[in-house]
Amino acid sequence: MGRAPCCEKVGLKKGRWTAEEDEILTKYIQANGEGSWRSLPKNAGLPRCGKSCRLRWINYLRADLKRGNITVDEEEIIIHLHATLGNRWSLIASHLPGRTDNEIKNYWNSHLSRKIDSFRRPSSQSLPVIMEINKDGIAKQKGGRTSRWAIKKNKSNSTQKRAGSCSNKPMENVSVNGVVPLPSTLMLEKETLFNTAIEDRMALDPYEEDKERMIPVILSPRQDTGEGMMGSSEERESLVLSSGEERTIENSMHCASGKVEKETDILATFESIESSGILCFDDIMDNELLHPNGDLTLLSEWRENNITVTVDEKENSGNLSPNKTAANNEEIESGNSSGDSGNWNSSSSMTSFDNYNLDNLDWVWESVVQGNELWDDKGCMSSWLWESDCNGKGERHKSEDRKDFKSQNSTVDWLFF
DNA sequence: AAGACAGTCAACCGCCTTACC
DNA sequence: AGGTAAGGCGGTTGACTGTCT
Repeated sequence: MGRAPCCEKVGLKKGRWTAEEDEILTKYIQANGEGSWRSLPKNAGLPRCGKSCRLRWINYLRADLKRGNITVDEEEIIIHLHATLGNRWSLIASHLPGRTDNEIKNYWNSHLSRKIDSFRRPSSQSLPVIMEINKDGIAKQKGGRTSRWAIKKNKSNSTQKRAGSCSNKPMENVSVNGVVPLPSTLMLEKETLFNTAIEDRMALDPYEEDKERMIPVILSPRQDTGEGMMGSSEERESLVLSSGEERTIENSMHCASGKVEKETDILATFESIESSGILCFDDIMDNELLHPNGDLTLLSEWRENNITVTVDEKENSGNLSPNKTAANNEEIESGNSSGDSGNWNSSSSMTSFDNYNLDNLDWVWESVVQGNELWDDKGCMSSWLWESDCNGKGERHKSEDRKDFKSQNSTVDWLFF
């Protein structure tokens, strides 16, 4: 038993709006104002559903709509807001005056998600790419059409500059076709992002010593048991590392499911685990932080307490692991790393929550990337975001491998936030 | 030249929330 | 408090159309 339809569907016109309909709707709203969408079609003499009228007005006819292409600045904002808010398009749109949620949603799905996915996936993990290499060694796009904004751009006299944005054309070295779209839902997105991140991390690390430091990380207990974080002795089961070393979970992973899982699935490097605690992926995505003493801290509280996420470039291997800030280094060194309300930080090389005012989303983007320019001087997303196995000239330099690895992981870290 | 392919985006659909009675 | 209407939101669809073979 579903909801009653918003209006009588019989005899109503569907599909594209004509100029005449637009004019009728515009004139009616100008005369009578917005609202009463259900009665509007009847009053205005439009054979349309009220919802359709509302949508047409909001997304297309409103006078305060910003015409023209999404600018580079707007694109940055969208990327960042989406990283924080997910697919809450209306919320994102509210930070972009003149832009509609539909517009942003479409832009994301057709432009940005591909970008994000492209640099999220290492070249070695790319899905089949429907790109062909011509005789000159240049990748050719198999099909597709020029975007409408590109057409509009040519047609219009808009003075709005899209300074060098490459959002509408395939990026160099990036697969355009054959890229899996982002999942629709947040949960799926989380899952895919995480799985991909793990795959990336495993695939990217070229160093055996790093592999040897890998140990399992176990999923949050809240998923299956709903119980609190582990802490009781019976929950502290031991596990055997790849290296043969045995560790108790309490010494390694604090987001355990209460049971030791197979030494598979989720990996983190040992360095991060030897620090005072670990951020569970699930916890991060649920806006909670897991303290080593087993306490969960809501991200909101965490912000309120002015807790800082700082950069640990030295130790950074791209892990989502909390280290202490400099203020708490002494405690770490002295082994007193639990039971306090000290600061947490991510060992991401680029995540600095100092620079995020999550309440009003006042981003300081430059600080987010910290030395890694996200946009190059042409307005294109910089290659470090997606290039992992070559220097951009088709060569691979051993000395740059680790840097590439870090960059990839940094990107993954950024995506998590 | 025609058909296939693939990207874009306007519009629709259904669910959820809020307001009102 | 409960029911209904209206608005809002996010996911999905499909028409349109450029490019390629």
